[in-house]
Amino acid sequence: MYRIGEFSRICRVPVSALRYYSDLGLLPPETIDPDTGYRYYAVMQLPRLNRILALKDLGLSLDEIGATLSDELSAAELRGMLRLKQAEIGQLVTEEQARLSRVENRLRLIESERDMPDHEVVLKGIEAQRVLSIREVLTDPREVGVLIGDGYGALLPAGIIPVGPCFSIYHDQDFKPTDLDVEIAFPIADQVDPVPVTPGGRSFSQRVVPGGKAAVIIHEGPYDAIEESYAAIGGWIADNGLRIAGPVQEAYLVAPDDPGGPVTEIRFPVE
Amino acid sequence: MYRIGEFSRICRVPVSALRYYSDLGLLPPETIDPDTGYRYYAVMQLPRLNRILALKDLGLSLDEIGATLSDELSAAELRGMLRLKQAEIGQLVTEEQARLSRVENRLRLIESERDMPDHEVVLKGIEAQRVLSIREVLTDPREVGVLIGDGYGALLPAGIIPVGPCFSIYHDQDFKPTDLDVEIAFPIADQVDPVPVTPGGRSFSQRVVPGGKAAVIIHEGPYDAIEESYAAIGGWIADNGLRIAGPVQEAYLVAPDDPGGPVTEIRFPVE
DNA sequence: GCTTGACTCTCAAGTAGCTGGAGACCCCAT
DNA sequence: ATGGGGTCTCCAGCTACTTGAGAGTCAAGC
Repeated sequence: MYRIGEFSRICRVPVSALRYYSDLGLLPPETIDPDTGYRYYAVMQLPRLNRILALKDLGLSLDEIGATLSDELSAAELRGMLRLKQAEIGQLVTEEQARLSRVENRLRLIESERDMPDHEVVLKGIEAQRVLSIREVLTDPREVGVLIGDGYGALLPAGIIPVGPCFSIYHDQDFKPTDLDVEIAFPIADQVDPVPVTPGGRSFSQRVVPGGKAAVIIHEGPYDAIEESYAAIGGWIADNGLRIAGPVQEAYLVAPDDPGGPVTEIRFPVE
Repeated sequence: MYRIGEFSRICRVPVSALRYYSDLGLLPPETIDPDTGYRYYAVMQLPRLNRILALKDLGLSLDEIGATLSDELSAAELRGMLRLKQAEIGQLVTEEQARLSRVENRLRLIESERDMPDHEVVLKGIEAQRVLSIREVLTDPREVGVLIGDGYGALLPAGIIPVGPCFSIYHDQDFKPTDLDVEIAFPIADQVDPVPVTPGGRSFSQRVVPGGKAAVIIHEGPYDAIEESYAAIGGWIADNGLRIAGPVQEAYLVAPDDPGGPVTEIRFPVE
């Protein structure tokens, strides 16, 4: 019978951890002196402790280990949990590898430019959004503003209030300065029936823009400088080994007639 | 100016997190209504928020991010921190990959044996230990017991009390049933001078057994069944892609004359 | 029997980055 | 005035422990 300190030296587990396991009932000491409260451990508790450590190493929580050890958990359930852990760890590994390459890219950036970039690219999860949208092929990108105005001109009088800033979706596979296939989308909360028609005579279609992961960047200022932000986000996506998984979106967070100038969020769905 | 809920929808960061950042001073709202306490955010705070998210993604803590954003941290310091993170994440990745393969091995084990192994192999960190030891080539492994008795017979009368269970180190490269080069080591707290001589006429040498990582298993019961434990630990080491990095140790946790039989810990230094 | 030093006990708080809930207050539309 | 949804503050909880305070225990030496 060993006191906790000796036992700790034998099993190389900190005293505090042994006390913690004892309190949780995971590894109760062989005896506890009822007068002094001293915990006494026997060498034969090492196999149980090692089982705890091994299961912990496999990624089980102490709760799960407790259930396993007290046979509340069948071998089949354990197997299922391990499968789950396997998937989790696999995902963790790929995520951490991606993070590692982001750190490496950032280090390269710092060393080459010795400065932080103006605006950051970040990866975000985007939920699917129900929208009312107008899709049209435009000869000039500046017509987007007209479309937006036309859209709001139909929705607001009809009592339909978008639940977020409107955004455009550029359906062309590659960038074109003319004849762009663009969709202007207004997020709405619930299905609308019937769909309105704009003052300009355009009709809305109603659909759900799918969610997923997207690389986003905030572009501040006039649209004629937007290519810089596109270059930044495009470089970031390439550097981080991601693949563009859908048409770009531009969300118009602040309108161009605002005194501070427009603010736009560029979103590239990626995977 | 947006209230916290709208801003949360725009930046896709939970309200609770925004409030947390606000409390930490990382991203104070543009204004706070002094009467109601309502937080009001401006779109132009998105770049700062995105910088926070980007740095967080690189593995910096919120404290470090705060220092970076308020320019208490130079670019050089930031670079140093990122280098550190790079190393940390790299190590994390290799560790998680190792853990993943341990989970996979365990799954294979469960599927083949449909049962838990009797005793677990675990990986532990071992500190270096100062020992007094006797090294000898034995014709029969059973002489180990004699050596141990001889060792204690010298130490205890000399007032030297080992600070842990004694253990043997098998210096032979490969297993031999005879002519084993074995060292019996008694852990001690402080340097001893002069080194004693055993009743059997053997002399101790004093040295430090190096620490490091080791795969360990508890073997319970008589020594003639110890090959099973060796097989288990050997298989585990091979399965987990580790390499044996030093001579095996056997720690005698409970002596063979104990009514419950002996308990031995087998330790393979690995890397 | 006393002292000393090492050890042990319990209980509470701290860690990181939030999340969730309770109870109160606010805003806006009817 | 009312109702429903949003917001506020504060507090607890999450994981697996670690650290520390303050008090009690053990064994050896005098």
